[in-house]
Amino acid sequence: MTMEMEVMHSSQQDMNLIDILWKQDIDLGARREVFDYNHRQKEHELQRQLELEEEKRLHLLREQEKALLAQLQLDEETGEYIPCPPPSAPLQSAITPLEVTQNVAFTEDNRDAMSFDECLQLLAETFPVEETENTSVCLDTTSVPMMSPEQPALPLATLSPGPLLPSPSPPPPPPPQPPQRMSPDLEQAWMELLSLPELQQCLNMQLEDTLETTTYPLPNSSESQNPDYTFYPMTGLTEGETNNVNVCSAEFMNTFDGSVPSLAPPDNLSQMKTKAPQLHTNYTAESFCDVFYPNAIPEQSSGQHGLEGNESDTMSDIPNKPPFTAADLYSLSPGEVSDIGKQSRVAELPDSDSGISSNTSPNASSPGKSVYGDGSFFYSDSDMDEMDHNPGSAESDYSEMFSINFQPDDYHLAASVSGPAGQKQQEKKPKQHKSDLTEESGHNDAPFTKDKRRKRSDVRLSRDEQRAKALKIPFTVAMIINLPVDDFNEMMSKHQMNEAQLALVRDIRRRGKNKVAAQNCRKRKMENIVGLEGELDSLKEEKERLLSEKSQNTTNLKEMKQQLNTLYLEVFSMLRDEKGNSYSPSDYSLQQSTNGSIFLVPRVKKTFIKSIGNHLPPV
DNA sequence: GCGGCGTGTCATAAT
DNA sequence: GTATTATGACACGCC
Repeated sequence: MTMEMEVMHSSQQDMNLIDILWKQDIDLGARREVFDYNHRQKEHELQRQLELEEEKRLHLLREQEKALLAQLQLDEETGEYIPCPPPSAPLQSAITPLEVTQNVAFTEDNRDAMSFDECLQLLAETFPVEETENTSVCLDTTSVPMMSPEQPALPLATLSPGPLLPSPSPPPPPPPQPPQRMSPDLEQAWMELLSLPELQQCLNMQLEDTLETTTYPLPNSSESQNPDYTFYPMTGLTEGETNNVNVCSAEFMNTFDGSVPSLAPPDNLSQMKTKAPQLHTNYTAESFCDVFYPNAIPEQSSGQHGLEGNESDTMSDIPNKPPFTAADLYSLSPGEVSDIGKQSRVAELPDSDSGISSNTSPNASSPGKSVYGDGSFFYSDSDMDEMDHNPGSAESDYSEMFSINFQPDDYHLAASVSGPAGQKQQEKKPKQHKSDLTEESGHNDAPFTKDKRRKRSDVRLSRDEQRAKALKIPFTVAMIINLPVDDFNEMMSKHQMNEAQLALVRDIRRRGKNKVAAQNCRKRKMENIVGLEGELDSLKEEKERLLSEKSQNTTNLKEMKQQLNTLYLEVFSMLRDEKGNSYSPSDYSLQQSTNGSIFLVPRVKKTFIKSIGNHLPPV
């Protein structure tokens, strides 16, 4: 009792002090509740209660995912998990569910899904303090249809606990909003989120986990039509490992570009803008994913845990992540929203439930390219090379695919520098994203900016990088290209690589060097052009100068001739013969001999006089 | 739709 | 003979 009294006494003193402080701060906008311990305690209890409920939901979803996984069977040939098909189910049957999913995502769930504001309000009520800030951002992401298969977790558990399985439950897409609503502030918020080093690491890890293969499934194979899982083999995944974060981040990265712009309510932009730095500091990748995909981790842990060795996931895995379909991804890609037909086609060829980024969506001026590239995405490296050697066939598509699936701008920096330096550069990636996306968002009416060209170059470079990652080349592309031949050979000798890897490394080095050579060549060509233009100008100037000099010389020559003629006549007029008569200029002329002597020569007798010239009298 | 421009890539010759 | 470099030509994307 004594202690309680002391506590109460001290609490009373605290409250008095708080009152004083509050009165001092009231003009600063501080509410009285801020200093109210009881109020905060209630909030804390409410928060804990809600957290417990959330955990229960997560547990339930884990169970659902396990049940879903149980319906999958491992394809020993491809190492992929595919849904247990009905005995007579044709290949196309594997595609159909995705289409259904896509349709559902665009129709039915739109009606039942929480609106963005509702979600935001719910989260704001649920997590009144810091979580509210973070989850508000999360809601932004979860409300994005392109987000990830885990997105529907929250609304799935809270709003539509009905038929969850086996039919894939599409995400509860928020009401489609025009891309114009995307603002630079929102992009900045996303950039802040993306600046999380853990996310960058996740992005790298997803690439490092790609399966080492020399051949890819056939492009038309439905099992391999999910290019995303070609590079998400989930090798060595164990439950709870960072690959959960990996997948999460990858999908997050993919959703970032395209999905966000169209969904961010302007109302929340300011909030996101101000909260983003907090996210940056408070959230690790795991917690980040936990918040963004409440049931994502369990799903990835249990659902894809068994996908070890899969070099490409299959359509069958799509139902595992029903809310996240390629159609969803494309649905919000700027400029592609209206092209539902192509989206459907993409859904048939699941581009990637993690790979498509809006970064390339606007860049993918030709969505058909992406669709077309789906096939090439699964070509073996040799096939890729063949395509490379067949310009116009599938090369560009192939590169486009890589650009779609692998944030080339980011990875370019990551791969160009290895080690901690590379990590540092990775941390800078969001800035590049930010600038790019800011520019893109700032030019919604003109989605194509000059950065696109730079992006294309990044895409191309990224292609080799991705191929290197796909074949698990233990070097960075920058190293492969830039190392001196001796160091390069030494490096190669230190690693045992198969033929495909060696060929790829050689090709990468050749292409990289040739690219630099081409750039230098063009640079030299331009310099030559500039130099020649300068030389042309100087030659023109010299020509003008010479013409002027010629004109001046001509004038001078005329003057000299005039003077000479005058002098000639003057001298001639002074000449007299023996009789004192003057010589006529028409009959005589003055000529100078080689020894300087001047002779008077009769014009008519010129030839004759020449013969007797020496006998003529000197003048 | 067409043309210009920038870029990557390939083929080939030169080094 | 091989690797590298230089360059013309082509394809592609973007404007």
